[in-house]
Amino acid sequence: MADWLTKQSEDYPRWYQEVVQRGDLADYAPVKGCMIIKPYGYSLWENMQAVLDRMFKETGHVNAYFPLLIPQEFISREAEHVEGFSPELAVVTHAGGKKLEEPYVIRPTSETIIWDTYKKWISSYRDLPILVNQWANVVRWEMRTRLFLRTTEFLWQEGHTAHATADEAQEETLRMLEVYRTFAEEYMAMPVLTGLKTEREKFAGAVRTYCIEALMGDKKALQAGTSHNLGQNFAKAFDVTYNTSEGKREFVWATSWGVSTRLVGALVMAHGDDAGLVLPPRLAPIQAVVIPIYRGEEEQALTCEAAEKIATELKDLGVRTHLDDRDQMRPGFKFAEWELKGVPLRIEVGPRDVASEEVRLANRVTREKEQMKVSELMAKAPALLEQIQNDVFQRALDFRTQNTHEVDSYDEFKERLVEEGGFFRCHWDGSAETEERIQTETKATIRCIPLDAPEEPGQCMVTGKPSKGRVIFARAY
RNA sequence: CGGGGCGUAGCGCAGCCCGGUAGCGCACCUGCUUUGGGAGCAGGGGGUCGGAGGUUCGAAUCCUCUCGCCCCGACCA
Repeated sequence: MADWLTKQSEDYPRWYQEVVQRGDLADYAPVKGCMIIKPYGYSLWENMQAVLDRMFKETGHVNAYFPLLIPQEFISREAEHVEGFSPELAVVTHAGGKKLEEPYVIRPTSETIIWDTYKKWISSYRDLPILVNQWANVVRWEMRTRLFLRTTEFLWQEGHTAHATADEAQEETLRMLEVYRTFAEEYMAMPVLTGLKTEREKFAGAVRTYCIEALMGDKKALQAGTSHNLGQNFAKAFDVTYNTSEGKREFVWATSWGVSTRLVGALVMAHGDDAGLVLPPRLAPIQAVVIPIYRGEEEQALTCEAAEKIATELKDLGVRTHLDDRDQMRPGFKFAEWELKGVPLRIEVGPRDVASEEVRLANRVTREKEQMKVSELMAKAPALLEQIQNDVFQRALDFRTQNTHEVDSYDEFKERLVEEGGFFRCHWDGSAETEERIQTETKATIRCIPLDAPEEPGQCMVTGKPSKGRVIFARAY
């Protein structure tokens, strides 16, 4: 295929880096671990935001905005929370030319400032539930960073809800997990496992953390979103109570849930191939690109006019269409460039096509070309994009199925983890010691305890102790 | 914080060992020819060689100090 792009099989991390940069998604910034999200990459994020925002609102949430700077003391209110986040805080110690009496931290997440606020908003059961989401940037000082997957500053949404009962909070936690699953599968065309995190992997300050977990093209796992049942941990830390209808005083129950610009990286690695990005039509900034092909000014005028007409008609059908009539580049260059950028459909319009009222249609996913009448294109285009959306999902699902292994012996696990990679469904005795041992020995972690897994008594592959069901192991990002 | 590597044109690199006043490819600009899978030729512009100090008649090159980045490991959406 393309020798101007590193092949996935040669060096997957390098392929990823090249695709992200040359595909105009993002670039490195002057500050370590930070990135510049370029217009094409940001447009992709905006499309994700638009869908998610709609889904949040359909489930009763409203948007608000809380501040970037948080009094340092807030972070230390909740024991697990402070322990989890302290190592990665950026702290503001000076401002206005003076040393601050009380330092501020740049939010790594907003639970603390939000629960400090909710204390003021909640006094009665009539004030509940509170269903707030915010779109924001956060900063976490990570040791190692990768574009989109782990950056020092990243963009995300964080939902923060307050409820009168434990059951309501649990319902909300699972409701939002389901929103994420739906979004990942129906819009990103990325199959995900839903499950519960182990104690070791859960959010610092949560009672339970649920996640959606996806498999990337290099057979490593990626946590793509999390939904936390926070119990009463933050209510107790910030003393948030309400009066029940019976006049009793109770602590409030909480959830939080988030997805970030990491999803852009997930999209790249879930679908990309050796020619570059493959974007699912529902999220692609450009769904179809029209390229006129000509020699000489006469043909240029002819084909550009036809191409523009086709582009306009497609736009009228609701297809996000771009006309690439740049005269400096030859068609071959443009083909490769739009393939690199993952545009699902390419429509070539040459003199022969204009004469016969046809186009040549190239499919980014199947990489097939088809000659058809312009009228046929118009009749088919929206359905074809949906077809591509399905094809992308099916391809990713097949890939995951092929790379999910059920293994009962630890020796086999260790061998196949290295040889094959992917998800491993194995029995585990439920102890943190065994979990840690496996991680130390194999670099694999428990990605989740799947929600839909059948009851299946068995024996832990390491200790032989009894296990209630299989959990998912993988090497992860 | 340990181990490895690198800072020379927008990007990728050579030059450094053996000091003599900076070069190659891509990109960029101009012109002509090209245009159905990353075009060709000709001409052109662009660099205080990461920074500071030192040695020397002379430093990208040698010496000292310093800053930054990348990769591999210990933390993580």
